[in-house]
Formats: sequence, structure tokens, C-alpha cells
Amino acid sequence: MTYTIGQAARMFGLPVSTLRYYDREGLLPGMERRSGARVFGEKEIEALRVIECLKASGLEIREIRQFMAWTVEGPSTYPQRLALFQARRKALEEELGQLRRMLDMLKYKCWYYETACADGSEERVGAMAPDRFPPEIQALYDSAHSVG
Amino acid sequence: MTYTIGQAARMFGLPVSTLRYYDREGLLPGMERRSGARVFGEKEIEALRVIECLKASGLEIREIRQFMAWTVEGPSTYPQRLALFQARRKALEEELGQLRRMLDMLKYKCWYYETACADGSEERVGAMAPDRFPPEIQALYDSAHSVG
DNA sequence: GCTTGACCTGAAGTCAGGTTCATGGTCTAT
DNA sequence: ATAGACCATGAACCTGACTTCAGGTCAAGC
Repeated sequence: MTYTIGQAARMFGLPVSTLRYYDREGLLPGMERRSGARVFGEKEIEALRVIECLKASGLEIREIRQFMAWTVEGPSTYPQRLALFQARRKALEEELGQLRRMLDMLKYKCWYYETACADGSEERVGAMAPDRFPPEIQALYDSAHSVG
Repeated sequence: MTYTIGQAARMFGLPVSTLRYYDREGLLPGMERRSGARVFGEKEIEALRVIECLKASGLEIREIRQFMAWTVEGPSTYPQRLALFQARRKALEEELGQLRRMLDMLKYKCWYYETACADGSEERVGAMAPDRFPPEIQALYDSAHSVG
């Protein structure tokens, strides 16, 4: 199965211009063309999935280009590619930990403003010591206000 | 307890220039000064924690400024603030779901390249049908290759 | 009273990651 | 054979979020 750039763009929820930009930047090496038009095959679709997750892990375009260059270079670069995925996995796991703490903060703030709305004032909830919060809220508060 | 801009910057792992930029952009309204120098009190530290998590949820600086304007405006904006936190909570939960799928892809790729390294070639692992993967890898693969 | 280090300002500069524009080619259906 | 919906290009442009710079203030320690 192959796709046009428009179909691939819809599959990934990206503008066509972004896919062309990725190609220009060397993120889709060796793509086939039919009368000038790019042909997205299974290889390119998998490349887009990889781009998606490498980007999500915080990698920059130029580093993704480096990875794609390694895939072109062949088996001698397996160790680099493995090391890259291991490093990005670690980075993303740490990022997820941070984001869970951010989410706890948002949940705490939801409770805070629900309470303030109900009271018509922040006075009571703002003056309340954290150890008087409901237990599940206290856990959110602690997570959101813990060190680093 | 109060802090200088340098101390606050260290607390949040941010450059001093970023805190000044936030102040300039209206993200730290009504901050006290002592002979010209900004004084970061509990209010500002909590504001920085809120900025941190609103940013993490995908909010732009100008939208965070809007929120800070609401906190200055008083109790009449509790409903807007609550709605904002609820919306950002939802957005971040969805983002976390996406990132977990990205992490599954990274884990799958780690396994893929571990196997390729061990084999000295991608041939075997690349030709293997997903239903022949080890069960835990199959779960990662399915998660990473499921519809958006 | 002078040096040092940390603070201040407004204006300009930087960078990544796209996006837009002007112009033109190619297919498919009517 | 013409319209409409795709596709293409290079170059210029844009945006958000900082960062840097030049020049100045202030408090503390020697």
C-alpha cells in the first residue's frame, strides 16, 4: 500500500507543508517519486512514526536527520541507533514523570477553584493548612509541591 | 521567606533572563521591589509553579498572562480560572496518553535494535510477523502502531 | 572609598520549526 | 479540451520564547 503526501498528512494529522519540510530536511531519505510526486510507502510511514516519537522525546530535527542517515548507512550503525533509542526512552520516561507532577498540580488547582467557587471566596481554602486537605488532594498537593 | 531572582531561578532550574522575561510579559503581576530588585515571595513562587504546569499543558505565554490577569481581577473570575484548569487538565491527560504510546514505540525500537545487534542484521527481526514477537513486545508494537 | 557580584533596563538578536507565496506540472472526470 | 483537485519548487516570511548586549545601580566586604 502506498499513499500520496496528502493521505500521509491526514494519517498523521500534519499539514502537507510539514511533510515536505521533513523531506527537505532529510528525514525521509530515498523516497520514491512518480511523475514528480512523492510516494509514501510502508518505509516512509514507519519513518513518520519514528519521527513522531523521537520528536515527542525531545529530539531536534537535525538529530532525527542524523538517525535517518544512520539507517541509510547500514548495519554498522545498529549500536548508535540502539543507544539513541535507549537514551530517548530514558528521557521520555523522565519527562513523563515531570508531566505527571504537573498534572497533579492541575488537579489540585481544579479542587482549589471548585472549593473557591463553592465558597464564593478563596479565603477558606487559601488559609487551610495542607494537612487539613482531603487525603487525595493532599497527595496531589504534595506531589506538585515536592522538590524538583 | 523571600528570594532574589537568582535564587528563584536556581529553584526552578531557569535562567535569570527567563524570569525577567516572564515578569516583562505580565506573568508575575504586582511583584514587590527592594531598591529596584525584584523580591520573590511565596506568591511569586507559587505563580512560577503554576506557570510551569500551564506551560507543560501546552498553554502559551499570552494565555498564562490572561490567567494572571484573572487572579488580579478577583473572585468574579473564579469560574474562568476553574474552567481553564479543567481544560488544561484534560489536555495534559490526553497528551500523557499520546506520550505513553510514543514511549511504547521507543521501547519496541529498543527491542528491535537489541535483536538486530545480537543478530548482526535486521533481516530476521525485520521479516518477523508481529504475532511472532514476544508477548510483551507485541503489546508495545500494537500500542505504537494502533490508530492515532 | 573601591572592588566585586548580583541586581536593573530597553532594544536588538537568535533559533527552531514550520508556513506562505508565486508559479507551474499532472490526472481524472465531464 | 477544460475544470478541479491534486502534486511540485525555491525563497521569503512568520511566530513564540527566549537570550544577549550595552550601559548603569546598589550593598557588602576589605
